[in-house]
Amino acid sequence: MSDWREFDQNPVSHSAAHHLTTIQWLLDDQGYARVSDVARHLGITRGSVSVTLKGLRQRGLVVEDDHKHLSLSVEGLRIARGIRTKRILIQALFREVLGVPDNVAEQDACKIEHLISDQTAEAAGGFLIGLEESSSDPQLAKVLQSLRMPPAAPSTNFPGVGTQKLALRLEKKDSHGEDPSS
Amino acid sequence: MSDWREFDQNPVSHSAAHHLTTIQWLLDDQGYARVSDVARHLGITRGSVSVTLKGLRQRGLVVEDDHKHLSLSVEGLRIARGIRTKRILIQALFREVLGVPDNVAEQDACKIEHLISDQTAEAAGGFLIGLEESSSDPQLAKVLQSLRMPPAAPSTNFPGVGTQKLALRLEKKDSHGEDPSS
DNA sequence: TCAACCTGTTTGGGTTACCAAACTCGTTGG
DNA sequence: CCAACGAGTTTGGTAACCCAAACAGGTTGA
Repeated sequence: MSDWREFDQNPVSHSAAHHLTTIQWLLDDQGYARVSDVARHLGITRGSVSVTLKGLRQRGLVVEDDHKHLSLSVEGLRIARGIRTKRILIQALFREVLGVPDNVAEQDACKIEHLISDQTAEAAGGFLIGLEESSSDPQLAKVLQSLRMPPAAPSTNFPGVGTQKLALRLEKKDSHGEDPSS
Repeated sequence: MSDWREFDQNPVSHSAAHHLTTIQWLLDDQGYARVSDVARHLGITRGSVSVTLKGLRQRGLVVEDDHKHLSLSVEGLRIARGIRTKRILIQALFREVLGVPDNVAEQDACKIEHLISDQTAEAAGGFLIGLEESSSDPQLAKVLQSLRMPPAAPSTNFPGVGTQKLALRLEKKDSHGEDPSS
């Protein structure tokens, strides 16, 4: 089993992920990105952004031109695009497949975007592509619809009875007394 | 859009989540749980566990009996079970539905177990239950199989061409110039 | 011109969560 | 009997984060 502390040994932290994706978003949106813009966008102080970006500059992920305008290095852009793509895929997976309301899917995706492995994200992408390709199949649509969360059940307590039973079944199947410390 | 810092404003932190689930696991496994057991299990020092558990005791999540044996309060147990259930459900979702290898699914599930909303976890549970119930349907099985990640493609770069294209499509559909700061 | 304003940086503080190391305490084997 | 050991705690250090506040520079409008 894997070390549970892999949690915070990711390429970039949650904070760094948002700094990077924000810079890119600002560039796309308004053509430039400065410390103040990033701070406003993230809802934190300029001082915090200044310090964080100093680190990201030293790590070669963020570049600052002679006019204090920020942009991403090739590596920074690669990371930002990866995280952004993961967020979009996870959000779509939760929304399209599980039937979770979009705003909830978005919140969840935002929290986990930088933690999901490439492999799982790619698998989610593949699944969604397949879904899209066979969206014309009424049989599939019907089946999937029946699996999705009923839109009128957002407030049920977690875990519901059926869900809890399923989890217990899965746990037994899966665990032969091993260590869940992962 | 939601505040991106909801990240660390969860009922319990990643660390606390693991302390709680570890205590319960030790109780189930060996009938008791002490600070040293938790420390060994998590791979951190006794001092760290001692300090963390002091906080969890003050928050009323962990109880210590007169023999320094740890257990969870009702609330602590509720939280621990919730997190454990979420991990199992997410792991199963990634494994059964997306076709991700079990160890990868486990790692990912471990990282995000304490971040996923109740609603999404419940939806995952509902989806898996539906899947289980219709597992006898050969048509469904075939369709799902076709959507799953090919087992022989674990090492492709992320994001793959198709995945990236999908993400771009999703992004456009979804965003009408809004703010991805979630 | 120069005060007001915006920008970016630095500094001191607070939180969480880890470590190493020193310390206490109870049990236990020679 | 007591040295040695394991268990638990405390303490000082580190590293990310965040904040507020003070500062330094550049623009700009009156």
